Amino acid sequence: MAKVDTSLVAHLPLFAGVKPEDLEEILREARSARYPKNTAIFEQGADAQSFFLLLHGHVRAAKTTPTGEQIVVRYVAPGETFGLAMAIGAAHYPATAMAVDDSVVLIWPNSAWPRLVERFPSLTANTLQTVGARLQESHTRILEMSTQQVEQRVAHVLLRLAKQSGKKLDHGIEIDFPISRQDIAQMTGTTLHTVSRILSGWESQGLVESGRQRIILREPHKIVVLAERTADSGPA
Amino acid sequence: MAKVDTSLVAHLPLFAGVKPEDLEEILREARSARYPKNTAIFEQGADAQSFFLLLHGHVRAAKTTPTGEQIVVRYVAPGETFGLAMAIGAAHYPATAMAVDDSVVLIWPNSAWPRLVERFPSLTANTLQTVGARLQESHTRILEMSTQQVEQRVAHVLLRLAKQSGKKLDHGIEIDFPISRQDIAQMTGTTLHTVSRILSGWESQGLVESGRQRIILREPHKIVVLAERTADSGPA
DNA sequence: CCTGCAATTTGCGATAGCGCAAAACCGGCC
DNA sequence: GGCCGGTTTTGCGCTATCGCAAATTGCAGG
Repeated sequence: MAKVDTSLVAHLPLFAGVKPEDLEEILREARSARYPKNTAIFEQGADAQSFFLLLHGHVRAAKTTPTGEQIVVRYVAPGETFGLAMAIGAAHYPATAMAVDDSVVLIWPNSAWPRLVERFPSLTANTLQTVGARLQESHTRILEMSTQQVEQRVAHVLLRLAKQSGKKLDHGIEIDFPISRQDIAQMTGTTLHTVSRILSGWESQGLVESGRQRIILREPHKIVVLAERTADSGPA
Repeated sequence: MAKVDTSLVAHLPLFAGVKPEDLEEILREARSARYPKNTAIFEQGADAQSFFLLLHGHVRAAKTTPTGEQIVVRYVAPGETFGLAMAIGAAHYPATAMAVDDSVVLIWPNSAWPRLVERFPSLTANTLQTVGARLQESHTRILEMSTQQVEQRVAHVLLRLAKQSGKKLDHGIEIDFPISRQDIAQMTGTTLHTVSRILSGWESQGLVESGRQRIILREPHKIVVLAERTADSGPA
């Protein structure tokens, strides 16, 4: 197993308040693994046996209904944890995690969690903070779905993705992993058709440039305006 | 200040793993307060100075947009905590908490939290579990908003409220606190008009009986069927 | 008992967005 | 270099749901 340099992860929120020498002990309990693009890391409903920290790449967490519809819960960026079923007291993974790019993750067996939190209580506290932050994001998303129209929601999602995983270009910001119209639809509660129409419209106005699983925000500022525009406050 | 009997709260999830003699110490740091119906406990955006445990009554947590629209984040039932901004690392309350019935709460100053969690690590762990559970509920709600029509969503919400705070009647289940059509609309992402139409329809079929801020599920089982019905699987 | 207000009901257009279908497109793989 | 499959685009009718307006109801307080 490849050894992970503590300096690469020491600054992560998860390890805030953990002494460097202790960090090594924590990492010793983990193994690392590589998941090629488009492979599943775990499936919704499966026994939760491990929890994960993403080192490189991008992971999509998605939830499926009994009838097969999906929503994207979130995209995991490097440095973030996922699959924390154990910590929050769930026996099964509530979503499916899929690498959308070649990805490298650290994997701890759930059995290590009780021992780790006993020795390093700040792990629980840090996890509580990140789960709390995710809860707030969820509430924001619900608020948006309840009060905004599709175009605004798409604008918000793209801006959020750009902030989280945007690559700065000479002129604009590119979302740094493959993402389809369908994915965006599943993040905004609409259909890929509607997303496609919206992006086409924006493209013809020069706001974005996009192609197959690829989106560049060319005029982020104008998209912010769109995102904040109220339903009725449109142009003359 | 009234003294709170430890036996009343010892069984709550928050205190799982806390020894009865320690519980007394925890409770000593809290004060209790009574909020009459329709009074605010804290306001969205205010400095988070305390966290709360509901003893009696019911509390509505709601989030407001800059433009004034609201959504109901959740209804707090007795025994549940709320206003945990501090624990999840927020400086301000992300929502407004309002007593919808005469309510009694325990209040801890945020300043007590660090000391308490240090002495009783299971408090953090327990809180992480409940926050995690709420996160999952949020995701379920997002999934429903994305994939179901309004009628199904209303059905799900009523069933959830009935399970959480339902009073069993001879024939049916009554939701045990005042709740308006508007409130239900704000939980399902629709308008009070649409909720009213749906409930009227159900009432004429004998599924529910309802009035001013009052709802009784007369045929819970049939409502379950409605909740699970797919958009296209309607009657002939 | 009466009055006033908030909650609820209901009717009636208007429409955002869906759903279906078909075509065009793009990239990777052989 | 050409083929194949997944992705994207776009047209078109449809409808669930909204938004507005007006009538109605029921509770609470005086």
